[in-house]
Amino acid sequence: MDKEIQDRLDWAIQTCSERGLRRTKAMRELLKVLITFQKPQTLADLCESDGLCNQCDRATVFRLLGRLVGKGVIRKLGFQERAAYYIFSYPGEHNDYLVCTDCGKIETLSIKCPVETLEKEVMASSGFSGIYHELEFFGQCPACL
Amino acid sequence: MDKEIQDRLDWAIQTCSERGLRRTKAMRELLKVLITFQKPQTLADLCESDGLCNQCDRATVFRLLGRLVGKGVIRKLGFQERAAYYIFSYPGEHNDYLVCTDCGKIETLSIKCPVETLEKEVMASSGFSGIYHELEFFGQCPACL
DNA sequence: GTACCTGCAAAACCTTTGCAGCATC
DNA sequence: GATGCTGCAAAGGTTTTGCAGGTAC
Repeated sequence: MDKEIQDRLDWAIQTCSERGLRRTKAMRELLKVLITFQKPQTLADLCESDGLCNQCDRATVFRLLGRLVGKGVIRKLGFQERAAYYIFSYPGEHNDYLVCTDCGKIETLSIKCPVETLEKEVMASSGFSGIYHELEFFGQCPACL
Repeated sequence: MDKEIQDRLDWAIQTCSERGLRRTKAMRELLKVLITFQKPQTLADLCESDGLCNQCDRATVFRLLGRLVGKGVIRKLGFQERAAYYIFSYPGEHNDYLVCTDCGKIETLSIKCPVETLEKEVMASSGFSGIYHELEFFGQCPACL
């Protein structure tokens, strides 16, 4: 195994252990898969990966993911609710959002978004077309502290 | 009704009509709700709002949302798959992503993210704590053009 | 030995589709 | 009048939970 991956795996397992989780087979396998694929993965992706395929139950992986998020070793991307979010889109208008990771409340930010120039660079270098971006800030709102 | 909201509603309905959609009651009500709440809304939020409550079937709103997204009048936020995405989180490391809106493929970007300073400002002005951010670029990948 | 974790199974949710009837153009 | 929309109902997927047994500490 790649040395960097091994180092990260060691760190992750050590951290989880220190924070009260048990060193189980499922934990080692799941972390290894997550560290190896440096891309966002769905529960289904993870369960069907070579590392976990037929090794761990989906419910186990699901609960383990929740625990790992709680210990700060992995991160769950996007809005908290598993529902799709829609917003009115007026030409030339762009908004960024501030979302509470506890209660899910969403605020619209009125800031000057510094990503516009970056957007052009990404479009040029990636070959993607029709590019737009989304920027969200997450944290605990005052009411949830 | 607020003049700005009325203007936007007129623009949206006009645009939808020009692009081939029919002016239905559901369309007017849904757009009005979306324009009034300037925040991301879930299908459930929309169906339960005062404007739509018991007025339109959930399936109707769902299909209408899809049509409006197709006409560019509203936007669906986040990853395309309705599943949760997880990623390994190494201290001090941050990644941004480039996502294809057609096939859903996700690439990890290695760019200098210009949002760090903004993050501090948002933290200071909002009262939120433990703030982090996510930045995603969306577009059509070369294979989907 | 105790407390936590895992598997299997089932429930809970949200999204998505089929179909017949109705409204818009 | 033709085509697109709507409602009702049911299907598809993903996420969540209950419980009994197994495992890490």
